[in-house]
Amino acid sequence: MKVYNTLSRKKETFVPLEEGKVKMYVCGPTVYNYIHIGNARPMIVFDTVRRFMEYKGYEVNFVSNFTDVDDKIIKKAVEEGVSAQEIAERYMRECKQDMADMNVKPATVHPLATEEIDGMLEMISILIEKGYAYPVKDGTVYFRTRKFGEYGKLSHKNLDDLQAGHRDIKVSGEEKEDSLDFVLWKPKKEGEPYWESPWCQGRPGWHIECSVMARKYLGEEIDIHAGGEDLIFPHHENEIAQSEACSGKIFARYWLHNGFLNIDNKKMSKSAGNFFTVREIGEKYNLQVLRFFMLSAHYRSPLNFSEELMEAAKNGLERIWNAGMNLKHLIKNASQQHMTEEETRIWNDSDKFVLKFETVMEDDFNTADAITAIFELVKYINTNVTEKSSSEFLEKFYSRLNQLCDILGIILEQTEELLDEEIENLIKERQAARKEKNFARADEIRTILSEKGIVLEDTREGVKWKRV
RNA sequence: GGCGCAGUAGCCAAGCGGUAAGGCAUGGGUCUGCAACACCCUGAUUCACCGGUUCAAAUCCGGUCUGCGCCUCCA
Repeated sequence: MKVYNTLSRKKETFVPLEEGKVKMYVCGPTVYNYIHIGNARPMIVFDTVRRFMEYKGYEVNFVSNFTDVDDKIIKKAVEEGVSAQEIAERYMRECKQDMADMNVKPATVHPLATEEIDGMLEMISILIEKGYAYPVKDGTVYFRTRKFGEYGKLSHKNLDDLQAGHRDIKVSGEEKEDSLDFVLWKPKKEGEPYWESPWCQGRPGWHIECSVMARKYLGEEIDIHAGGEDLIFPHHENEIAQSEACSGKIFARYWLHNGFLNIDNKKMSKSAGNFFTVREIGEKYNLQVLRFFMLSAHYRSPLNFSEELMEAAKNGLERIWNAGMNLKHLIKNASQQHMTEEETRIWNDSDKFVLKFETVMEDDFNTADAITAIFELVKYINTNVTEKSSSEFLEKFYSRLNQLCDILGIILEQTEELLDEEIENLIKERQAARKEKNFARADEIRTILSEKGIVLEDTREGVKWKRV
């Protein structure tokens, strides 16, 4: 398996630290509002990476945090006149709901920054002992960036260039030894949540959280660390500095970063205000469509979001769903049980689609090509399956399609919602009307059902219906 | 200014040295009472532009243009 590593800027063969196991950390959101669809991209993309690795037989320990203490959370709490904790808990709950709706699996562990303060205090103390950090008069603790010789290895930045860039920026906290030093611990302001520490009552800086949580739940050395590309600098660079200064070991072997989701070809962000929340999109579309849309491009490419693109994604997804529904329908009515020789030949021939799927996914998770393999399987199924097919043949194809979709987190299995008795009766009445060639009434009923979100399809094998 | 990424049919998007996948949309057909679904046919002599390397380039090298990102909280 090959993965593109931001550290080397090359695709590398993936070799886990421990055979058969993957230790993976993905930076999670700061919970001060509903997540937007930009936040959703790493969730969907790295959930897919995880699913594929599990499919390949790896045991994946997947850790993703929630940052539940932060300036923005506090600001929101002040605005609403409630506690920061209440804000964080609320949006964490909503975020988990959105993740479930996008079929993103819960992480093995979802640590919260506020529950890991002890570990942060410990790591900061070690860094101070080792000379990598220092407290100043007001109790702020800074990381001594220049002391960590490899600083810049992830973002490929030159310290002196960074320094030059900083000159124009008026930095507060002037007690820093060097403008590149970043905060590990900062003093509380009036009314803010705080924790006791040897330096002052205060709270942790953002970067230390992830270093501590990754170490606690995965160990000092992990396989994969992932997140949005904007986290490369300074967040991930700082994590590396903290973790490696502390442990003396390589923190993460592979660094994966997803490209941005844009709107009108511009970066979407909460601070810029040009964003859609996952919740908003969910009101208009099944979030499976969002997931499918995001996987239709390579994860490292920028992806532009628009209504037309969502419509196209919806149409494409429906093609896959239709193939699944058709198989289900045929299975119900199949008369033959076992595969014929010809069917066996056709079945064996379809191995090539699975092979293609695996091959492209093993090459840095090319989900766009993986979707192509699924489309090819769909066409193959549609052209080789008939009402005469055996149930064994149909079921094998169904489970094969289902398996590939599942790796991408696409749900093929439609939940069989029971029709209201009223609707069932309408379908029966329409069938009777059609028999009598009373098409006006038949169409009228179809319209009524359509308004209730039920779409009918008349096939040779009977009436199929689906909710839209 | 420093560091990067990208420019492939109407749209989306793979391919990254061996002669342009796939999807959406469009048009024509088969099926159907009509629809819908599905299937068949319909698409780039060409991959932003200009040079170069090579038997061979969308793919490598150099340059130009255009768009975008990071360098500051941000997925």
